Amino acid sequence: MLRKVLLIEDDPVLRASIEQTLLLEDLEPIPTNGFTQARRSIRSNFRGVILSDIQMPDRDGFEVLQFAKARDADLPVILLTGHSNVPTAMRAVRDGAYEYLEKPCDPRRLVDVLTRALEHRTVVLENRAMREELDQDGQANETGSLTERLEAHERQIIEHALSAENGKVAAAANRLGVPRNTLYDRMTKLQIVAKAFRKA
Amino acid sequence: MLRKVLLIEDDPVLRASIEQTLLLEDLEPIPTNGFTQARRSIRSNFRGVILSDIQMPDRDGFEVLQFAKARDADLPVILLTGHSNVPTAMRAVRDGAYEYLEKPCDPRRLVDVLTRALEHRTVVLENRAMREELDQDGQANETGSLTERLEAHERQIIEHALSAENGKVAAAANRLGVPRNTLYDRMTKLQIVAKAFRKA
DNA sequence: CGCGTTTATCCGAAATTTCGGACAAACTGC
DNA sequence: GCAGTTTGTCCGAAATTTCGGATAAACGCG
Repeated sequence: MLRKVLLIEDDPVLRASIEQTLLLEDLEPIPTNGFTQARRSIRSNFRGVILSDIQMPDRDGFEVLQFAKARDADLPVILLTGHSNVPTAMRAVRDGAYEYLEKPCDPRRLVDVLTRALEHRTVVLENRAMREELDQDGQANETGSLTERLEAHERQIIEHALSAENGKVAAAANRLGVPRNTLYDRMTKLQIVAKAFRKA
Repeated sequence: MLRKVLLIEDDPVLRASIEQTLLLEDLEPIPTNGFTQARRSIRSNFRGVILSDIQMPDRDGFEVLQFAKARDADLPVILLTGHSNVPTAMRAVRDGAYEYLEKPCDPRRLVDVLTRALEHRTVVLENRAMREELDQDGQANETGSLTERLEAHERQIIEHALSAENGKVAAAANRLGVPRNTLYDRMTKLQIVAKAFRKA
């Protein structure tokens, strides 16, 4: 489960307060004072969620939201506002905010929302990783001649064994249940170099 | 994206009202009048989320919540209550409710919450499906000797080609870019019978 | 039925792969 | 630094695979 919360809040006092709340709940806040400071962390593979104030000196929370959604539509952004305001809340929802909270808000409520957002972010990222893995296998599985496909698969297996054994050919051969010389023969044919699989 | 919402509400008027709200938002409500009626739909592979009233004659919303969480911890349950009540809300959160809403609630708010819950449910189920698929490949991919694994893969490829060509060996051989006789040789060695891949 | 096509097998020669043995070079650890 | 291990390469014989050709049986269809 992910734990990072990119916290964007210009008021140092409130920022420290929220940070404390999150730390107590075993989350990992990344405190920033505004859009500029937070910007570099907002990426499509950010392993966490965003918690941003709306009213801020440089850029407001909606710009954060817009920026984040452009980088990754599935990156949850939770917005905080000082005074409740119905049209503002509506705009937040319309723009894709994950949740909209009024300050001061119940810490339990805040943590609850953040937890759900983190959970969601976790499965979305897992999802992407798995999809990529599946796509790889799937694609490689349909094209080319029989021998080409088998060679590709053989290469995969051998390379996997090699990296699992830190590039030791004899150990990999043992793991794969073939004589060492045979593995060398196959590696020569497939143009695999053992050195490329050493960690150190 | 999933759209089903298992609606549990004993008051017929309110039930119909919520149903209308959901229909207007292109969701698929499944209206029920209580735990008993809803029970059979609550399964670990339910392709939707649950929206339940708390106060009800037979079993209350917390029993629904408990039952649902037992069947599937990742099945979102949204609870509705008539009169706001802090300890009740706390209990809902503690028991793993996805969200806690007070009646009467803003339809937009309701739809917003349901949409997020459905989104979450969607990725969780996708996740499971992919995990299963990966596990299958993964398991078969890690065990046995090199030659065994290659033979297994070769068998997969040949069988796939055969069924794609309705068990015609010559056509399959052509598709796989190998001479017909070679494919027969391989099939003999792998003990594959072409007849088994004819549709008719 | 009769004819063309496809399947399933067998043969055998050429090509490839397997794998034990051998050996110098590189690496390891004490 | 040096003894023991491991690597990377070469050899060569045995085993296996490839693949064209041939053929009988089975199939498909007008």
